[in-house]
Amino acid sequence: MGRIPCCEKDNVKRGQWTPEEDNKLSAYIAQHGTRNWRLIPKNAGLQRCGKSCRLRWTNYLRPDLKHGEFSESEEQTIVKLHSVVGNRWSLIAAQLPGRTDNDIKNHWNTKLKKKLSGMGIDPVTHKPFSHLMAEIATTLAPPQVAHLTEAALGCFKDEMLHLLSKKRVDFQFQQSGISPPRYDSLVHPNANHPASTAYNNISGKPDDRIDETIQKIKMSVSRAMQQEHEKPLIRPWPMITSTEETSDDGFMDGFPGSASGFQYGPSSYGNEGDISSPWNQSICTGSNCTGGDQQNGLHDKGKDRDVDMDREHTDIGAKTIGLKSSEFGADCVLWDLSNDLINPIV
DNA sequence: AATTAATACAACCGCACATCA
DNA sequence: TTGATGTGCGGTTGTATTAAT
Repeated sequence: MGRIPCCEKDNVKRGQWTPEEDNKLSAYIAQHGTRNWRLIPKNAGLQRCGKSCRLRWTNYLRPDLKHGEFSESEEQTIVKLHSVVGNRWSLIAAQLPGRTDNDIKNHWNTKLKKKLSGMGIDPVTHKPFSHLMAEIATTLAPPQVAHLTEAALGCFKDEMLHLLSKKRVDFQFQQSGISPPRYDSLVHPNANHPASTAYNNISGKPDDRIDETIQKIKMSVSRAMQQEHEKPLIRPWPMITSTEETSDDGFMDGFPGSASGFQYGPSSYGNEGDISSPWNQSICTGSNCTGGDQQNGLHDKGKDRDVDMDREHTDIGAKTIGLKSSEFGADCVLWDLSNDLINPIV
């Protein structure tokens, strides 16, 4: 059985709305309001599905909508709320007057997700990629870890390739003090062969370097796992920071986003200090969020800032994302990233 | 200048829930 | 209580525009 369709699909127009259609719909709604969307297209003289009319009105024609660029404060609001409620766009939209859920969803998918990834932060969990890797390494049994790590590294490799294609990055040259090659020569080592890219070149320097870095990551993860297994299983959920300067107020000053007004740090997100369950921190939605301020929909961003500042690891010339906790017994450097790699894509 | 790839935005789809007779 | 209908919502797809080659 199932419900009857909202309209005769064959007799309705689809696709982009014309200005004439917009005018008809706006004029009709101005006069009669928005009751009974099924009747509106018929009465307004539109060959459209009622649902399509409703969407056009709510997402575009409504007079109280903003249509311009998102401001930085709006972006911050979106990211903060997303870290709390996840993909519940209507909830987020409710906090941003003049913006629709569709607007916000599109903006998130096209801009903000990439912005966060470019900062080395997982847009789903709002945690540094390093943190997720540490969780994988310390939560599961080795066979599971191996598979998950492989999968995660595959994703991370894609991210690195993406970043490499956007920016000049050179791991080896950085260390040896030789200036890195230009981006275009990196991507197109042989100018006579435009199809030749970092992804398929045979001399393959960039590709090799990526693989080498991937290998380093694998080694570090397995080292972390090994150290973890030598000790009784305690779940430390160590705080991982970007090395540079977690400042007194808890923000990671080193995160480039803070300079651009796009602040992203432990204190601005979730309960970073709540170490009881990493998944409560990671996937913090309205339904499973355990944050103290869940009732009003937001966490207390100010508390739990006094994380162990000792859990830092500094490396020369590159930003080191690592962890140092008494439970691990040693510094576990998960990986080294050049500063470029965790900078936002400009 | 032509072609291709990437991006941004609008619109659609299907499911779930709310409302009402 | 139940079924029909309306609406809200999130995910996905389509398309126009822009950038890169």
